Amino acid sequence: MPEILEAEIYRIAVDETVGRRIESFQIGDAAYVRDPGPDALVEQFVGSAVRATARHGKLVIVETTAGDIGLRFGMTGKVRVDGLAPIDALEYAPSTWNDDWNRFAVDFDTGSLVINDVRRLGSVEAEPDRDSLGPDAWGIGPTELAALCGRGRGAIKSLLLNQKKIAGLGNLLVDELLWRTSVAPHRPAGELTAHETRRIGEQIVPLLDELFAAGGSHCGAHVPERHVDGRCPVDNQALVHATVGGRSTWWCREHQS
DNA sequence: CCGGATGTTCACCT
DNA sequence: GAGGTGAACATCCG
Repeated sequence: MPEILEAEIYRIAVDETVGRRIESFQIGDAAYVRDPGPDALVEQFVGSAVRATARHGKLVIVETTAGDIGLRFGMTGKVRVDGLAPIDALEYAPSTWNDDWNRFAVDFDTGSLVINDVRRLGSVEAEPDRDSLGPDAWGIGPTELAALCGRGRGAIKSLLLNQKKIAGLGNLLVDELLWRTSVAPHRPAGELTAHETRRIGEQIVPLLDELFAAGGSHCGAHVPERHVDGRCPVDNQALVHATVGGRSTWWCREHQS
């Protein structure tokens, strides 16, 4: 479940490689290098140097002297830089690191970067298009959110998860956000009151700041209750479970409406 | 042993 | 175009 917070933790780890030169790639899974393919990637980037790192939503970008390399981690992607993993345990992924799942690696003049991904839902892409993503969630406020909601008839949860609208929020963060702001996930985005929209918009950045400091997307208050017989930490009512926006969703019928 | 659950992205349908 | 559905992925659990 790397969501925006885990992507940022990964980016900080990858930032250690700034200034290094790319000597070779170890491509354990050719399909993982989605866009140009392995050969073109080698052609473009071997010999280049890392200039900086960036992040847009869940996309981590390695900016080199030969262009950008985009890293996406799907839900079970982990990273190691120089053999060290910034996050050992990932929700919904095995806690062990099995080298069979090393999909992609970069060998630098000193050190290495390895992506390990059991389910292969992540990918590597040259020159990823940041413009196809919405604005980064870590800068969204009430004004931006209100504009996005518009008269949309889709569920507010779907909108918040839509990376083309807002980049970075994943299933756990969205459930936590709606739980905190007392809005039921299936409510049509365009039918929220101005007050509700503002409440959600105002809470996105504080939520991200808080959970980043706490350690990640799984550190929300209601996340541990996402199971049968789970109870709302606020009023102790049984949480409701259903599919909303195609995703497993847990909410409190008592205080989210 | 099999079906379901798990989160993200993308292709495809209405 | 907006919105919804399901496939792909691999593993674990009941």
